[in-house]
Amino acid sequence: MRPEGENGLANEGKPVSQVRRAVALLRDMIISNKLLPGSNHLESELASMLSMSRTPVHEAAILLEAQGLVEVVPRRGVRILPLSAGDMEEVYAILTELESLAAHDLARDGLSSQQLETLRSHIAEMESALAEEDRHRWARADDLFHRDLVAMGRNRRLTAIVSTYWDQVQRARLLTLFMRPLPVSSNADHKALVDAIAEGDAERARAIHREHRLNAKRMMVDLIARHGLTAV
Amino acid sequence: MRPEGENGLANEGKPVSQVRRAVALLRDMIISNKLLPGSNHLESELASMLSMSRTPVHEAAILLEAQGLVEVVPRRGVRILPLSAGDMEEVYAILTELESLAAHDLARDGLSSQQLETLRSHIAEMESALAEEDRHRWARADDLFHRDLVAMGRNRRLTAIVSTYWDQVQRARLLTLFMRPLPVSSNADHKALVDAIAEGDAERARAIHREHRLNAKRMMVDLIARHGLTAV
DNA sequence: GTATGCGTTAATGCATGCATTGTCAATGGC
DNA sequence: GCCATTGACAATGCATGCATTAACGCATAC
Repeated sequence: MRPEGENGLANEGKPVSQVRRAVALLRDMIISNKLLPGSNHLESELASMLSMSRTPVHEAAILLEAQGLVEVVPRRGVRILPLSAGDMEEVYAILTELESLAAHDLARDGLSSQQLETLRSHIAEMESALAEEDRHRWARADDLFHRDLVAMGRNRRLTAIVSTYWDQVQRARLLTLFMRPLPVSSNADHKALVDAIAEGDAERARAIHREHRLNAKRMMVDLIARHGLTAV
Repeated sequence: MRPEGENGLANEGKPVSQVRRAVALLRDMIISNKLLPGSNHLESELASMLSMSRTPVHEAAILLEAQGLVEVVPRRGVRILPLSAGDMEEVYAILTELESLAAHDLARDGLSSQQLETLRSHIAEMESALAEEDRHRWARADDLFHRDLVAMGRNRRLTAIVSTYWDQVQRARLLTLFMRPLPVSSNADHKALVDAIAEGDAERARAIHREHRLNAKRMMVDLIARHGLTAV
C-alpha cells in the first residue's frame, strides 16, 4: 500500500535500516488497528516484538510522534493517538486544500494518456467493486486513486504531506467502511475530475476535488458523531 | 522566533530533552546560515559542538531529515540540503494553499478585537520599518504577521506544517532580503487581508492571501534565477 | 600517466549499560 | 477506613562499545 519510504521525500537510495523497518511496521500496525488507539506500548515490548533493540524503536517512535500518529510518554510507553472528530476535521481540511491543489496542477501541466488510463482504471475498479458491494476492494481502489492522483504531480513535498495525513484517516476510514452508505455518487466525482484534468481545466479540477473532499469530510465527521465515537 | 517545540503539535508538557535541544539548535544554525547549504557535518562533530553524545544528535538528524532540512548520508555526515528554485516553488505552493485556508477560516470563524489588534500592530511595525528602510526589522514583523495569522486558526496541524515549511524558506528570504526592492506594496495586501477577516469575508480573505503569496513566490524564484543562484 | 584493486581507516547503525526519574504499592498516620 | 509519605522498581534518555561497511589512498599493472 505504501512501498516508498516513511516520508516519500528522497528516500529512494537508502538501505532499509532497522529504524525504517520499525517505522513501516509500526505504522502499518497502527493503521490496521492492531495497535488500538489510546493504548500504550512499552518501547522494550515493541522492540522484542520487532526483534530489534530499543534504539531503533525509540527513533521510530520519535518519527511517528512528529507525524502525529503516536505520543511518546516518558515512562508509560508509546501511546497510539486517537483521532477525535475535531482532529478529523483538521486533517480533512488540509487534505482538501492540498489534493485540490494537486488536481489543479495536474490539469494545468497535463497528464500522459498512460497516466489518465491509470486513474481511469482505478475508477473502473471502484465501479466493479461497487457493483459487487465489495467495500474493501472499493476502499483499496479509492486509496490508490487518491494516492496516484497526488503522486502524479511534481510536488514531492505535497505528496509527502498528503501521504502522511492520508495515513492518519485511513484507520477511521477502515473503521467506518461498513457504517456508511455505499459510495455510489463518489465515483461520479472521480470521473468528472479526471475529465477536467484531461481537458486541462485547472480551476474546474480544483473545484470538483474540493467539493468531493468536503463531502467526504462531512460524511466522516457525521458518522463518528452519529455512532457516538468520540475518537477512533 | 519559534518558542514552541519542533513541530508545534502537542509539545507543551514535554521536558527539554537533548534531542529537542539538538533539533532546535541545529535548525537555528541551518536557518541562520551558520551551517551552509550543501555542506556536510559529521554527527560526531555536531555532537561535540553541542556537547552531547552522538545518540541525540543522530535522532535530531533523523527528525530534521523527515522535515526536509537535511539529508543523513551514511558515512558522509549530515548534509544541509540546498533549496533549488524548484524546491522553492514547491514550498511556496504549499504555503500558499495552507495559509490561504487559514485566512479563510479566520474570516469565517472571526477574530477577537485583541487578535485583530495584534495583526494590525505587526502591519504598523512593518510600515515603520519600511519608512526607515530597515529591512531586518521589516522581515521580523512580516515573519510574525504570517506566523501569528496561521497560529490564530484552530487547526494545529496546519500551523505545524506551515511552520515547518516557513522555516525552509526563511534562509532564502534572509539571503535575498537585500536583493529585492523594498516591499512597499506588500503591506497593502496585509491590510486588505485583515480587513477582509474583520468583515468576515472568508472567500475574499482567501483570494487576497493567495494572490499575496503568489507574488511573493514569483519574486523569490525570480531573484534566485536572476542572481544565478541555482540553490540556496 | 591513468586506471584498477586492495587494504586501512573511520563513521555510523545498532546493542547495551547506566543513571535518572516517575510510578506503583505498601505501610503508617490520622 | 482513607490518605499521605516513602521506598523499591522499572522504563526511558543518553552514553558508549562494537561490528559493519563505505571511502580514501596507495601501490601496481597496463
